[in-house]
Amino acid sequence: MKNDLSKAERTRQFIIETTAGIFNTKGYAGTSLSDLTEATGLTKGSIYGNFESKEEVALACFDYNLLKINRAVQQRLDQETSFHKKLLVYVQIYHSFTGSPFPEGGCPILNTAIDADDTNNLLKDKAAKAILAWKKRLIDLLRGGIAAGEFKTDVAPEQTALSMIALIEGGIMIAKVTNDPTSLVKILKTVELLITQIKT
Amino acid sequence: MKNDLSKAERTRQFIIETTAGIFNTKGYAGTSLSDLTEATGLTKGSIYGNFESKEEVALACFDYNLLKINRAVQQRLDQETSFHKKLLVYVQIYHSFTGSPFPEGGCPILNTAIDADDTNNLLKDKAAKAILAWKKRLIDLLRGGIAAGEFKTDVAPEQTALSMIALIEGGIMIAKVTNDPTSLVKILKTVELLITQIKT
DNA sequence: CTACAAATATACCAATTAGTATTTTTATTT
DNA sequence: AAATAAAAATACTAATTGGTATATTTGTAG
Repeated sequence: MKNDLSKAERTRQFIIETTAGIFNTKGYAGTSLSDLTEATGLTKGSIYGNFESKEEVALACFDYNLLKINRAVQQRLDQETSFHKKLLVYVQIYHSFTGSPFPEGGCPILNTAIDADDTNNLLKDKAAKAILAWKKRLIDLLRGGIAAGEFKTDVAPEQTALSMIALIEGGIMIAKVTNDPTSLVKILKTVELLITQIKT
Repeated sequence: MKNDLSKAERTRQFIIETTAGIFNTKGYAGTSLSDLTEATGLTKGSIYGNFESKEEVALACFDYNLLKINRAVQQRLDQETSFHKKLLVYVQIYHSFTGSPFPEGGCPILNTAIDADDTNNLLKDKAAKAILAWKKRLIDLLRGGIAAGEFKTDVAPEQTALSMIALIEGGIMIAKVTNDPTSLVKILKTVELLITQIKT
């Protein structure tokens, strides 16, 4: 049963995996240590043996949630060759925000951004960096597409990238709070429109 | 010093006005009774004499926050005559989400939607109703504009309305978490584009 | 101005919070 | 298998949580 990871590293990972959805659902303030002990079956002693504080668990959980999504996106991006189709990957991935690769509670970037923006600076920073990295990836695809002659030269990459993110995240918020997934589908149609409009 | 409102009604209003920003900033779980007593200078006895529970205060605060925004929007809408310009009012109002008519913490619909969607059903319902009412107002304007010949007949009112809301709320989220108001400005340009594109 | 009611404050409650020091159990190495 | 190191459980803080019963103050009507 030898594993590469030490017992502590495995427990640490186990805690992250089993509580990532709780933080994403209930928020940082709304998640208590007893939520963590209940979900993991571990005691406070064990959790504090592997993490310095509740905050450190929350930060690790965000990283974990984000990584899962980014990996799924990257994998889908690698399958597409044209810049146009690569952009459409985002429409497809976010078509459903429940289930893999999303944790319980929906998009962790959105949840953390709202949950932490006036409360926890470390979490806020992580959410901000995730948004900026996403924006950068989109801008690179847009610039690539322009350079490749796929997209018009008068495209405003930053505005387009930001608008895509806003539509997707706003759409998730609307669909979730109104309990109506078709709202998101309609909003993603607008993202598609945006992408189609810039084609040469 | 006779006032139309009874002492209790005035105190109730005072509590709502002075704590509406706190709930909007820290969220429902993140706001404690001591936050309320500190901010108001009142004691728990006084607060619980005017409200049944912390939840009731939070619900009243949401109503208060929403009403202020809706009143400001309505006032601006009444000043415009064309459907096109009425739609643009939303772009103008949300150009800055800090300061009047917005409470501390930004847009209460967005904050409550994310904060409460897995935690507090009454708050979630209020946020959902706010979104749906907003959507309806936009759809009515779009349909009105189509009927008046201002907008093309092939416009999809629901998709357009939902996309406008998603862009605005997503834009607020991005601008706030990345601490960059220009992001919202760029995203609102896309809202303008959407509105311009449907003109006849 | 007095009496009464309404509003607010005080003093408390049990439960829960994040966190820690210590002991016990479990892995790992020799 | 024994010794040791690492991990986890136990038992405990002190502070804070939302909420309440009771006392006191304040407003108001006669």
